[in-house]
Amino acid sequence: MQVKATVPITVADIKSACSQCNLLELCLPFGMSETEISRLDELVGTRRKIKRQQHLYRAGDPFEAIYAIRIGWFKTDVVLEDGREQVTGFQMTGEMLGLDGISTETHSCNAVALEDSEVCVIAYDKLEELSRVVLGLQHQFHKVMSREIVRDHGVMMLLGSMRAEERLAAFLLNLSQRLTARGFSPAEFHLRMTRDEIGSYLGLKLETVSRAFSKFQEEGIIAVQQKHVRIVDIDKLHKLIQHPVALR
Amino acid sequence: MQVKATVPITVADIKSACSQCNLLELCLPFGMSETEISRLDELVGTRRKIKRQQHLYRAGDPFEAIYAIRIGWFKTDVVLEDGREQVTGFQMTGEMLGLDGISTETHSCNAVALEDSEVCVIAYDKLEELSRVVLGLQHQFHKVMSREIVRDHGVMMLLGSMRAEERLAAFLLNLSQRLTARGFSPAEFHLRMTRDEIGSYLGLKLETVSRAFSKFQEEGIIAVQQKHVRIVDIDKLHKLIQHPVALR
DNA sequence: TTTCGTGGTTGACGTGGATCAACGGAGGGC
DNA sequence: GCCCTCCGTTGATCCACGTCAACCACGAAA
Repeated sequence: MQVKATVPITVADIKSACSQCNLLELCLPFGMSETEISRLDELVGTRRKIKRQQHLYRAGDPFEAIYAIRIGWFKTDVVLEDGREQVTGFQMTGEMLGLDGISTETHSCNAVALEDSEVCVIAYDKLEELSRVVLGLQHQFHKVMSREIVRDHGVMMLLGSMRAEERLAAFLLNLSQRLTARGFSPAEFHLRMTRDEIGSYLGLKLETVSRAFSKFQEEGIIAVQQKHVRIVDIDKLHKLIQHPVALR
Repeated sequence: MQVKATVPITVADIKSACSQCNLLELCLPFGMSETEISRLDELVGTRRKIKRQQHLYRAGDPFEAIYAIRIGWFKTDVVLEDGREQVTGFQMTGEMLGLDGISTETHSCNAVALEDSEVCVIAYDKLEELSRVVLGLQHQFHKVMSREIVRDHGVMMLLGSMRAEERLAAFLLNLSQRLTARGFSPAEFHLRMTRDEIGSYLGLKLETVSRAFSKFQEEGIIAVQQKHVRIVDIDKLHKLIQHPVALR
Protein backbone atom coordinates (compact mmCIF):
# COMPACT_ATOMS: atom_id res chain seq x y z
CA MET A 1 0.00 0.00 0.00
CA GLN A 2 1.53 3.30 -0.98
CA VAL A 3 0.83 6.58 0.74
CA LYS A 4 0.65 9.82 -1.22
CA ALA A 5 3.77 11.97 -0.92
CA THR A 6 5.21 11.82 2.53
CA VAL A 7 2.40 13.16 4.58
CA PRO A 8 2.04 11.01 7.63
CA ILE A 9 -1.51 10.03 8.44
CA THR A 10 -2.40 11.39 11.79
CA VAL A 11 -5.38 11.00 14.04
CA ALA A 12 -6.28 14.56 13.09
CA ASP A 13 -6.67 13.57 9.45
CA ILE A 14 -9.09 10.86 10.27
CA LYS A 15 -11.08 12.97 12.66
CA SER A 16 -11.08 16.19 10.70
CA ALA A 17 -13.43 14.95 8.09
CA CYS A 18 -15.08 17.96 6.56
CA SER A 19 -12.28 20.45 6.14
CA GLN A 20 -10.12 17.85 4.39
CA CYS A 21 -12.90 16.32 2.36
CA ASN A 22 -13.21 16.90 -1.36
CA LEU A 23 -16.97 16.66 -1.25
CA LEU A 24 -17.34 20.09 0.29
CA GLU A 25 -19.48 21.61 -2.38
CA LEU A 26 -21.81 18.62 -2.59
CA CYS A 27 -22.31 17.82 1.04
CA LEU A 28 -23.53 19.44 4.21
CA PRO A 29 -20.75 22.09 4.36
CA PHE A 30 -21.84 23.62 1.08
CA GLY A 31 -21.90 27.40 1.23
CA MET A 32 -20.16 27.63 4.58
CA SER A 33 -17.07 29.69 5.29
CA GLU A 34 -13.69 28.09 5.94
CA THR A 35 -13.82 28.89 9.62
CA GLU A 36 -17.30 27.46 9.85
CA ILE A 37 -16.23 24.29 8.10
CA SER A 38 -13.28 23.84 10.41
CA ARG A 39 -15.77 23.75 13.26
CA LEU A 40 -17.63 20.95 11.54
CA ASP A 41 -14.73 18.62 12.02
CA GLU A 42 -15.89 17.93 15.53
CA LEU A 43 -19.21 16.85 14.08
CA VAL A 44 -18.19 13.77 12.19
CA GLY A 45 -17.28 11.34 14.92
CA THR A 46 -16.86 8.20 12.95
CA ARG A 47 -16.95 6.85 9.51
CA ARG A 48 -18.66 3.61 8.78
CA LYS A 49 -18.13 1.15 5.96
CA ILE A 50 -21.14 -0.72 4.65
CA LYS A 51 -20.76 -3.69 2.37
CA ARG A 52 -22.97 -4.18 -0.67
CA GLN A 53 -26.45 -5.40 0.23
CA GLN A 54 -26.01 -4.52 3.88
CA HIS A 55 -28.24 -2.16 5.80
CA LEU A 56 -27.01 1.16 7.11
CA TYR A 57 -30.21 1.25 9.15
CA ARG A 58 -33.58 -0.41 9.14
CA ALA A 59 -37.11 0.81 9.63
CA GLY A 60 -37.72 0.68 13.36
CA ASP A 61 -34.11 1.29 14.38
CA PRO A 62 -33.73 4.05 16.95
CA PHE A 63 -32.58 7.29 15.38
CA GLU A 64 -29.26 8.65 16.55
CA ALA A 65 -27.41 10.01 13.59
CA ILE A 66 -27.69 11.16 10.04
CA TYR A 67 -25.21 10.03 7.44
CA ALA A 68 -23.33 11.68 4.63
CA ILE A 69 -22.25 9.33 1.88
CA ARG A 70 -18.52 9.54 1.23
CA ILE A 71 -18.22 6.68 -1.17
CA GLY A 72 -20.81 4.49 -2.78
CA TRP A 73 -24.50 4.18 -3.49
CA PHE A 74 -27.55 3.45 -1.38
CA LYS A 75 -31.23 2.88 -1.85
CA THR A 76 -33.92 3.67 0.68
CA ASP A 77 -37.18 1.79 0.76
CA VAL A 78 -40.35 1.28 2.75
CA VAL A 79 -42.03 -2.08 3.02
CA LEU A 80 -45.72 -2.80 3.67
CA GLU A 81 -46.86 -5.60 5.97
CA ASP A 82 -47.75 -7.73 2.97
CA GLY A 83 -44.22 -7.43 1.67
CA ARG A 84 -44.69 -4.86 -1.05
CA GLU A 85 -41.58 -2.74 -1.34
CA GLN A 86 -41.36 0.84 -2.51
CA VAL A 87 -37.94 2.26 -3.24
CA THR A 88 -38.11 5.90 -2.16
CA GLY A 89 -34.73 7.00 -3.45
CA PHE A 90 -31.24 6.25 -4.68
CA GLN A 91 -28.50 8.20 -2.93
CA MET A 92 -24.95 8.82 -4.04
CA THR A 93 -21.76 10.52 -2.88
CA GLY A 94 -22.36 13.71 -0.94
CA GLU A 95 -26.02 13.01 -0.27
CA MET A 96 -27.56 12.60 3.16
CA LEU A 97 -29.34 9.64 4.67
CA GLY A 98 -31.43 9.26 7.78
CA LEU A 99 -33.46 12.46 7.82
CA ASP A 100 -36.61 10.37 8.06
CA GLY A 101 -35.66 9.39 11.59
CA ILE A 102 -35.87 12.81 13.19
CA SER A 103 -39.64 13.01 13.32
CA THR A 104 -40.33 9.97 15.48
CA GLU A 105 -36.80 9.30 16.70
CA THR A 106 -37.09 6.00 14.88
CA HIS A 107 -36.10 5.32 11.31
CA SER A 108 -39.11 4.85 9.08
CA CYS A 109 -37.33 3.33 6.11
CA ASN A 110 -34.47 1.02 5.25
CA ALA A 111 -31.17 2.19 3.83
CA VAL A 112 -29.24 -0.45 1.91
CA ALA A 113 -25.85 -0.15 0.23
CA LEU A 114 -25.95 -0.89 -3.50
CA GLU A 115 -22.18 -1.31 -3.52
CA ASP A 116 -19.45 -1.30 -0.91
CA SER A 117 -19.78 2.15 0.59
CA GLU A 118 -18.64 4.48 3.30
CA VAL A 119 -20.55 7.10 5.25
CA CYS A 120 -19.74 9.84 7.72
CA VAL A 121 -21.73 9.40 10.90
CA ILE A 122 -23.12 12.70 12.18
CA ALA A 123 -24.55 12.39 15.67
CA TYR A 124 -27.83 14.21 15.59
CA ASP A 125 -27.63 15.80 19.02
CA LYS A 126 -24.22 17.21 18.14
CA LEU A 127 -25.59 18.53 14.89
CA GLU A 128 -28.39 20.35 16.69
CA GLU A 129 -25.96 21.73 19.21
CA LEU A 130 -23.43 22.92 16.68
CA SER A 131 -26.01 24.37 14.34
CA ARG A 132 -26.99 26.74 17.13
CA VAL A 133 -23.59 28.39 16.96
CA VAL A 134 -22.49 27.79 13.39
CA LEU A 135 -24.99 29.79 11.40
CA GLY A 136 -24.08 28.34 8.06
CA LEU A 137 -24.60 24.85 9.37
CA GLN A 138 -28.11 25.54 10.56
CA HIS A 139 -29.02 27.14 7.29
CA GLN A 140 -27.45 24.45 5.17
CA PHE A 141 -29.05 21.66 7.14
CA HIS A 142 -32.47 23.20 6.65
CA LYS A 143 -31.76 23.45 2.96
CA VAL A 144 -30.81 19.82 2.78
CA MET A 145 -34.09 18.79 4.39
CA SER A 146 -36.07 21.14 2.21
CA ARG A 147 -34.33 19.84 -0.90
CA GLU A 148 -35.41 16.35 0.08
CA ILE A 149 -39.02 17.52 0.30
CA VAL A 150 -38.80 19.14 -3.12
CA ARG A 151 -37.23 16.01 -4.55
CA ASP A 152 -40.05 13.93 -3.11
CA HIS A 153 -42.60 16.18 -4.79
CA GLY A 154 -40.85 15.53 -8.07
CA VAL A 155 -41.13 11.81 -7.51
CA MET A 156 -44.84 12.21 -6.77
CA MET A 157 -45.23 14.06 -10.07
CA LEU A 158 -43.43 11.23 -11.77
CA LEU A 159 -45.47 8.50 -10.12
CA GLY A 160 -48.80 10.24 -10.30
CA SER A 161 -48.78 11.90 -13.69
CA MET A 162 -46.20 10.43 -16.04
CA ARG A 163 -46.25 7.39 -18.30
CA ALA A 164 -43.66 4.64 -18.23
CA GLU A 165 -41.25 6.06 -20.78
CA GLU A 166 -41.42 9.55 -19.36
CA ARG A 167 -40.61 8.17 -15.93
CA LEU A 168 -37.54 6.36 -17.19
CA ALA A 169 -36.44 9.42 -19.16
CA ALA A 170 -36.79 11.59 -16.07
CA PHE A 171 -34.87 9.02 -14.05
CA LEU A 172 -31.97 8.91 -16.49
CA LEU A 173 -31.80 12.68 -16.78
CA ASN A 174 -31.78 13.00 -13.03
CA LEU A 175 -28.92 10.52 -12.70
CA SER A 176 -26.99 12.23 -15.46
CA GLN A 177 -27.38 15.60 -13.80
CA ARG A 178 -26.28 14.37 -10.39
CA LEU A 179 -23.29 12.55 -11.82
CA THR A 180 -22.28 15.64 -13.73
CA ALA A 181 -22.33 17.67 -10.52
CA ARG A 182 -19.83 15.17 -9.15
CA GLY A 183 -17.47 15.48 -12.07
CA PHE A 184 -18.49 12.27 -13.81
CA SER A 185 -19.54 11.89 -17.38
CA PRO A 186 -23.08 13.12 -17.96
CA ALA A 187 -23.55 10.66 -20.77
CA GLU A 188 -22.07 7.38 -19.70
CA PHE A 189 -22.50 5.54 -16.44
CA HIS A 190 -23.05 2.29 -14.65
CA LEU A 191 -26.34 1.73 -12.92
CA ARG A 192 -25.88 0.41 -9.42
CA MET A 193 -29.42 -0.86 -9.11
CA THR A 194 -31.34 -3.68 -10.76
CA ARG A 195 -34.26 -3.28 -13.15
CA ASP A 196 -36.47 -4.43 -10.33
CA GLU A 197 -35.24 -1.65 -8.05
CA ILE A 198 -35.61 0.95 -10.79
CA GLY A 199 -39.10 -0.36 -11.38
CA SER A 200 -40.00 -0.13 -7.73
CA TYR A 201 -38.77 3.45 -7.62
CA LEU A 202 -40.66 4.39 -10.78
CA GLY A 203 -43.84 2.50 -9.93
CA LEU A 204 -43.32 0.06 -12.79
CA LYS A 205 -42.63 -3.65 -13.19
CA LEU A 206 -39.14 -4.70 -14.14
CA GLU A 207 -40.33 -5.95 -17.54
CA THR A 208 -41.73 -2.52 -18.33
CA VAL A 209 -38.44 -0.90 -17.35
CA SER A 210 -36.56 -3.33 -19.54
CA ARG A 211 -38.87 -2.71 -22.49
CA ALA A 212 -38.51 1.05 -22.11
CA PHE A 213 -34.72 0.70 -22.11
CA SER A 214 -34.95 -1.36 -25.30
CA LYS A 215 -37.30 1.12 -26.91
CA PHE A 216 -34.93 4.01 -26.15
CA GLN A 217 -32.13 2.00 -27.65
CA GLU A 218 -34.08 1.25 -30.83
CA GLU A 219 -34.84 4.94 -31.17
CA GLY A 220 -31.19 5.86 -30.85
CA ILE A 221 -31.70 7.76 -27.63
CA ILE A 222 -29.43 5.65 -25.49
CA ALA A 223 -27.15 2.64 -25.73
CA VAL A 224 -27.71 0.11 -22.98
CA GLN A 225 -25.98 -3.08 -22.15
CA GLN A 226 -27.07 -4.51 -18.87
CA LYS A 227 -26.13 -1.95 -16.27
CA HIS A 228 -24.04 0.16 -18.58
CA VAL A 229 -25.86 3.15 -20.06
CA ARG A 230 -24.71 5.74 -22.56
CA ILE A 231 -26.97 8.63 -23.39
CA VAL A 232 -26.68 9.22 -27.11
CA ASP A 233 -29.27 11.94 -27.61
CA ILE A 234 -30.01 13.87 -24.47
CA ASP A 235 -32.30 16.32 -26.28
CA LYS A 236 -34.67 13.56 -27.27
CA LEU A 237 -34.70 12.47 -23.66
CA HIS A 238 -35.69 15.95 -22.58
CA LYS A 239 -38.34 16.20 -25.25
CA LEU A 240 -39.86 12.93 -24.12
CA ILE A 241 -40.85 14.66 -20.92
CA GLN A 242 -41.72 18.08 -22.26
CA HIS A 243 -43.78 16.75 -25.14
CA PRO A 244 -45.25 13.44 -24.11
CA VAL A 245 -45.87 11.09 -26.99
CA ALA A 246 -49.63 11.27 -26.77
CA LEU A 247 -51.18 14.68 -26.39
CA ARG A 248 -53.74 14.38 -23.69
CA MET B 1 -66.16 22.24 10.60
CA GLN B 2 -67.87 24.06 13.47
CA VAL B 3 -66.78 27.46 14.72
CA LYS B 4 -66.05 27.97 18.38
CA ALA B 5 -68.11 30.50 20.33
CA THR B 6 -67.28 34.09 19.47
CA VAL B 7 -64.62 35.52 21.76
CA PRO B 8 -63.89 39.24 21.36
CA ILE B 9 -60.65 39.78 19.50
CA THR B 10 -58.12 42.04 21.19
CA VAL B 11 -54.76 43.31 20.04
CA ALA B 12 -53.10 40.97 22.49
CA ASP B 13 -54.86 38.06 20.90
CA ILE B 14 -53.63 38.99 17.50
CA LYS B 15 -50.02 39.54 18.44
CA SER B 16 -49.52 36.83 21.01
CA ALA B 17 -50.31 34.11 18.63
CA CYS B 18 -48.82 30.92 19.94
CA SER B 19 -49.27 31.14 23.68
CA GLN B 20 -52.94 31.96 23.27
CA CYS B 21 -53.61 29.59 20.44
CA ASN B 22 -55.60 26.42 20.94
CA LEU B 23 -53.62 24.58 18.31
CA LEU B 24 -50.59 24.20 20.53
CA GLU B 25 -50.42 20.45 20.48
CA LEU B 26 -50.89 20.26 16.72
CA CYS B 27 -48.66 23.03 15.52
CA LEU B 28 -45.07 24.12 15.71
CA PRO B 29 -45.02 24.68 19.50
CA PHE B 30 -45.78 21.04 20.19
CA GLY B 31 -43.66 19.63 22.97
CA MET B 32 -42.27 23.00 24.03
CA SER B 33 -42.35 24.39 27.56
CA GLU B 34 -44.59 27.28 28.52
CA THR B 35 -41.68 29.69 28.74
CA GLU B 36 -40.43 28.56 25.36
CA ILE B 37 -43.83 29.04 23.82
CA SER B 38 -44.14 32.53 25.23
CA ARG B 39 -40.99 33.40 23.29
CA LEU B 40 -42.62 32.17 20.12
CA ASP B 41 -45.10 35.00 20.23
CA GLU B 42 -42.55 37.30 18.67
CA LEU B 43 -42.27 34.84 15.82
CA VAL B 44 -45.69 35.16 14.33
CA GLY B 45 -45.70 38.62 12.92
CA THR B 46 -48.88 38.59 10.96
CA ARG B 47 -51.81 36.51 10.12
CA ARG B 48 -53.09 36.32 6.63
CA LYS B 49 -56.53 35.45 5.34
CA ILE B 50 -56.78 33.58 2.07
CA LYS B 51 -60.07 33.21 0.27
CA ARG B 52 -61.15 29.96 -1.31
CA GLN B 53 -59.33 29.26 -4.57
CA GLN B 54 -56.70 31.90 -3.90
CA HIS B 55 -53.00 31.23 -3.74
CA LEU B 56 -51.03 31.56 -0.54
CA TYR B 57 -47.94 31.37 -2.72
CA ARG B 58 -47.04 30.21 -6.18
CA ALA B 59 -44.17 28.20 -7.63
CA GLY B 60 -41.45 30.72 -8.40
CA ASP B 61 -42.38 33.18 -5.65
CA PRO B 62 -39.43 34.24 -3.51
CA PHE B 63 -39.36 32.41 -0.23
CA GLU B 64 -39.65 34.52 2.90
CA ALA B 65 -41.84 32.75 5.37
CA ILE B 66 -43.40 29.50 6.32
CA TYR B 67 -47.04 29.31 7.28
CA ALA B 68 -49.01 27.56 9.97
CA ILE B 69 -52.64 26.99 9.12
CA ARG B 70 -54.95 28.42 11.77
CA ILE B 71 -58.21 27.89 9.98
CA GLY B 72 -59.05 26.15 6.78
CA TRP B 73 -57.71 23.78 4.19
CA PHE B 74 -55.09 24.00 1.48
CA LYS B 75 -53.75 21.92 -1.33
CA THR B 76 -50.22 22.07 -2.68
CA ASP B 77 -49.43 21.13 -6.25
CA VAL B 78 -46.70 21.14 -8.86
CA VAL B 79 -47.42 21.76 -12.51
CA LEU B 80 -45.42 20.57 -15.52
CA GLU B 81 -44.81 22.78 -18.55
CA ASP B 82 -47.43 20.87 -20.50
CA GLY B 83 -50.01 21.67 -17.86
CA ARG B 84 -50.17 18.37 -16.03
CA GLU B 85 -50.87 19.00 -12.37
CA GLN B 86 -49.86 16.82 -9.47
CA VAL B 87 -51.40 17.54 -6.09
CA THR B 88 -48.67 16.84 -3.54
CA GLY B 89 -50.74 17.23 -0.40
CA PHE B 90 -53.80 18.47 1.42
CA GLN B 91 -53.07 20.49 4.55
CA MET B 92 -55.36 21.29 7.43
CA THR B 93 -55.42 23.21 10.69
CA GLY B 94 -52.12 23.11 12.55
CA GLU B 95 -50.10 21.93 9.58
CA MET B 96 -47.23 23.83 8.00
CA LEU B 97 -46.87 25.17 4.50
CA GLY B 98 -43.92 26.55 2.60
CA LEU B 99 -41.10 24.24 3.67
CA ASP B 100 -40.38 23.57 0.01
CA GLY B 101 -39.09 27.12 -0.34
CA ILE B 102 -36.10 26.85 1.95
CA SER B 103 -33.89 24.86 -0.40
CA THR B 104 -33.73 27.31 -3.29
CA GLU B 105 -35.17 30.37 -1.58
CA THR B 106 -37.96 30.14 -4.10
CA HIS B 107 -41.19 28.24 -3.69
CA SER B 108 -41.31 25.14 -5.85
CA CYS B 109 -45.02 24.46 -5.60
CA ASN B 110 -48.34 26.26 -5.39
CA ALA B 111 -50.41 26.49 -2.24
CA VAL B 112 -54.12 27.10 -2.81
CA ALA B 113 -56.87 27.53 -0.22
CA LEU B 114 -59.64 24.96 -0.57
CA GLU B 115 -61.90 27.11 1.59
CA ASP B 116 -61.64 30.53 3.19
CA SER B 117 -58.63 30.13 5.43
CA GLU B 118 -56.22 31.88 7.73
CA VAL B 119 -52.53 31.29 8.30
CA CYS B 120 -49.88 32.51 10.71
CA VAL B 121 -46.97 34.01 8.83
CA ILE B 122 -43.63 32.94 10.29
CA ALA B 123 -40.74 34.90 8.86
CA TYR B 124 -38.06 32.39 8.09
CA ASP B 125 -35.08 34.47 9.17
CA LYS B 126 -36.73 35.08 12.51
CA LEU B 127 -37.42 31.38 12.84
CA GLU B 128 -33.78 30.55 12.24
CA GLU B 129 -32.69 33.20 14.68
CA LEU B 130 -35.07 32.19 17.42
CA SER B 131 -34.45 28.48 17.00
CA ARG B 132 -30.84 29.14 17.93
CA VAL B 133 -31.90 30.19 21.41
CA VAL B 134 -35.13 28.32 21.96
CA LEU B 135 -34.02 24.71 21.96
CA GLY B 136 -37.48 23.26 21.73
CA LEU B 137 -38.22 25.31 18.65
CA GLN B 138 -35.19 24.08 16.78
CA HIS B 139 -36.00 20.50 17.63
CA GLN B 140 -39.66 20.80 16.80
CA PHE B 141 -39.01 22.51 13.51
CA HIS B 142 -36.68 19.71 12.46
CA LYS B 143 -39.34 17.22 13.41
CA VAL B 144 -41.90 19.02 11.31
CA MET B 145 -39.64 18.88 8.27
CA SER B 146 -38.76 15.27 8.89
CA ARG B 147 -42.42 14.36 9.28
CA GLU B 148 -43.07 15.89 5.90
CA ILE B 149 -40.38 13.67 4.40
CA VAL B 150 -41.86 10.58 6.00
CA ARG B 151 -45.32 11.56 4.79
CA ASP B 152 -43.98 11.97 1.28
CA HIS B 153 -42.52 8.47 1.41
CA GLY B 154 -45.96 7.19 2.34
CA VAL B 155 -47.42 8.91 -0.69
CA MET B 156 -44.74 7.33 -2.88
CA MET B 157 -45.71 3.93 -1.51
CA LEU B 158 -49.30 4.71 -2.32
CA LEU B 159 -48.58 5.94 -5.83
CA GLY B 160 -46.00 3.33 -6.69
CA SER B 161 -47.36 0.16 -5.18
CA MET B 162 -51.06 0.35 -4.40
CA ARG B 163 -54.15 -0.20 -6.54
CA ALA B 164 -56.91 2.33 -6.93
CA GLU B 165 -59.14 1.15 -4.09
CA GLU B 166 -56.27 0.75 -1.70
CA ARG B 167 -55.18 4.30 -2.46
CA LEU B 168 -58.61 5.69 -1.70
CA ALA B 169 -58.87 3.60 1.47
CA ALA B 170 -55.49 4.89 2.63
CA PHE B 171 -56.56 8.43 1.82
CA LEU B 172 -59.78 8.19 3.82
CA LEU B 173 -58.04 6.58 6.78
CA ASN B 174 -55.42 9.28 6.75
CA LEU B 175 -58.05 12.01 6.74
CA SER B 176 -59.98 10.31 9.50
CA GLN B 177 -56.89 10.02 11.64
CA ARG B 178 -55.88 13.66 11.19
CA LEU B 179 -59.39 14.89 11.88
CA THR B 180 -59.53 12.77 15.02
CA ALA B 181 -56.32 14.37 16.25
CA ARG B 182 -58.10 17.71 15.91
CA GLY B 183 -61.11 16.66 17.91
CA PHE B 184 -63.42 16.08 14.99
CA SER B 185 -65.41 12.97 14.28
CA PRO B 186 -63.23 10.18 12.92
CA ALA B 187 -66.14 8.76 10.97
CA GLU B 188 -67.98 11.65 9.41
CA PHE B 189 -66.58 14.59 7.50
CA HIS B 190 -66.82 16.91 4.55
CA LEU B 191 -64.23 16.66 1.84
CA ARG B 192 -62.88 20.06 0.91
CA MET B 193 -61.47 18.91 -2.40
CA THR B 194 -63.04 17.75 -5.66
CA ARG B 195 -62.84 14.24 -7.11
CA ASP B 196 -60.40 15.62 -9.62
CA GLU B 197 -58.09 16.89 -6.89
CA ILE B 198 -58.31 13.64 -4.97
CA GLY B 199 -57.54 11.84 -8.20
CA SER B 200 -54.53 14.01 -8.88
CA TYR B 201 -53.20 13.35 -5.40
CA LEU B 202 -53.77 9.60 -5.70
CA GLY B 203 -52.52 9.29 -9.27
CA LEU B 204 -55.99 8.37 -10.56
CA LYS B 205 -58.58 9.93 -12.86
CA LEU B 206 -61.65 11.47 -11.30
CA GLU B 207 -63.87 8.77 -12.77
CA THR B 208 -61.83 6.10 -11.05
CA VAL B 209 -62.09 7.94 -7.75
CA SER B 210 -65.84 8.25 -8.18
CA ARG B 211 -66.20 4.55 -9.01
CA ALA B 212 -64.15 3.57 -5.99
CA PHE B 213 -66.37 5.71 -3.75
CA SER B 214 -69.43 4.02 -5.22
CA LYS B 215 -67.91 0.58 -4.78
CA PHE B 216 -67.14 1.28 -1.11
CA GLN B 217 -70.70 2.42 -0.65
CA GLU B 218 -72.14 -0.71 -2.28
CA GLU B 219 -70.00 -2.81 0.03
CA GLY B 220 -71.23 -0.99 3.09
CA ILE B 221 -67.82 0.41 3.94
CA ILE B 222 -68.77 4.07 3.69
CA ALA B 223 -71.74 6.27 2.96
CA VAL B 224 -71.01 9.04 0.47
CA GLN B 225 -73.07 11.83 -0.83
CA GLN B 226 -71.06 14.24 -2.89
CA LYS B 227 -68.50 15.70 -0.51
CA HIS B 228 -70.03 14.26 2.62
CA VAL B 229 -68.45 11.01 3.77
CA ARG B 230 -69.34 8.73 6.64
CA ILE B 231 -67.12 5.78 7.40
CA VAL B 232 -69.42 2.90 8.30
CA ASP B 233 -66.93 0.08 8.67
CA ILE B 234 -63.43 1.29 9.42
CA ASP B 235 -62.10 -2.23 9.88
CA LYS B 236 -62.96 -3.15 6.33
CA LEU B 237 -61.13 -0.03 5.22
CA HIS B 238 -58.04 -1.13 7.10
CA LYS B 239 -58.26 -4.65 5.74
CA LEU B 240 -58.44 -3.31 2.21
CA ILE B 241 -54.88 -2.13 2.63
CA GLN B 242 -53.48 -4.95 4.71
CA HIS B 243 -55.01 -7.67 2.55
CA PRO B 244 -55.27 -6.37 -0.97
CA VAL B 245 -58.08 -7.91 -3.00
CA ALA B 246 -55.83 -9.77 -5.38
CA LEU B 247 -53.00 -11.76 -3.85
CA ARG B 248 -49.97 -10.96 -5.85
C1' DT C 1 -13.82 -25.92 -18.00
C1' DT C 2 -18.94 -26.69 -16.32
C1' DT C 3 -22.53 -25.52 -13.34
C1' DC C 4 -25.47 -22.61 -10.93
C1' DG C 5 -27.85 -18.51 -9.68
C1' DT C 6 -29.14 -13.99 -10.41
C1' DG C 7 -30.55 -10.51 -13.44
C1' DG C 8 -32.10 -8.98 -18.02
C1' DT C 9 -34.76 -9.48 -22.38
C1' DT C 10 -38.60 -10.56 -25.14
C1' DG C 11 -43.13 -12.43 -26.57
C1' DA C 12 -48.15 -13.55 -25.84
C1' DC C 13 -51.93 -12.44 -23.40
C1' DG C 14 -54.92 -10.35 -19.64
C1' DT C 15 -56.79 -6.50 -17.07
C1' DG C 16 -57.16 -2.26 -14.19
C1' DG C 17 -57.78 2.02 -14.91
C1' DA C 18 -57.98 5.71 -18.65
C1' DT C 19 -60.80 7.67 -22.06
C1' DC C 20 -64.96 9.15 -24.19
C1' DA C 21 -69.55 10.32 -23.60
C1' DA C 22 -74.03 11.25 -21.66
C1' DC C 23 -76.59 12.79 -17.94
C1' DG C 24 -77.99 14.31 -13.31
C1' DG C 25 -77.73 17.18 -9.19
C1' DA C 26 -75.99 20.99 -6.15
C1' DG C 27 -75.10 25.55 -5.25
C1' DG C 28 -74.01 30.34 -6.32
C1' DG C 29 -75.42 34.60 -8.74
C1' DC C 30 -78.99 37.44 -10.11
C1' DG D 1 -87.62 32.05 -8.02
C1' DC D 2 -84.47 30.52 -12.37
C1' DC D 3 -80.41 29.91 -14.82
C1' DC D 4 -75.83 28.43 -15.42
C1' DT D 5 -71.74 26.36 -14.33
C1' DC D 6 -69.26 23.11 -11.97
C1' DC D 7 -69.02 18.71 -10.09
C1' DG D 8 -70.12 13.90 -9.65
C1' DT D 9 -71.90 9.48 -11.47
C1' DT D 10 -72.24 5.80 -14.59
C1' DG D 11 -71.74 3.05 -18.88
C1' DA D 12 -69.06 1.47 -23.02
C1' DT D 13 -64.79 0.91 -24.96
C1' DC D 14 -59.71 1.11 -25.28
C1' DC D 15 -54.94 0.60 -24.25
C1' DA D 16 -50.70 0.91 -21.30
C1' DC D 17 -48.83 -1.73 -18.38
C1' DG D 18 -48.96 -6.03 -15.65
C1' DT D 19 -48.62 -11.01 -15.72
C1' DC D 20 -46.84 -15.30 -17.13
C1' DA D 21 -43.42 -17.77 -19.32
C1' DA D 22 -39.39 -18.95 -21.93
C1' DC D 23 -34.87 -17.98 -22.75
C1' DC D 24 -30.37 -15.71 -22.57
C1' DA D 25 -26.04 -13.28 -20.56
C1' DC D 26 -22.94 -12.81 -17.11
C1' DG D 27 -20.15 -13.76 -13.02
C1' DA D 28 -18.99 -16.69 -9.13
C1' DA D 29 -17.98 -21.09 -7.40
C1' DA D 30 -16.39 -25.62 -7.99
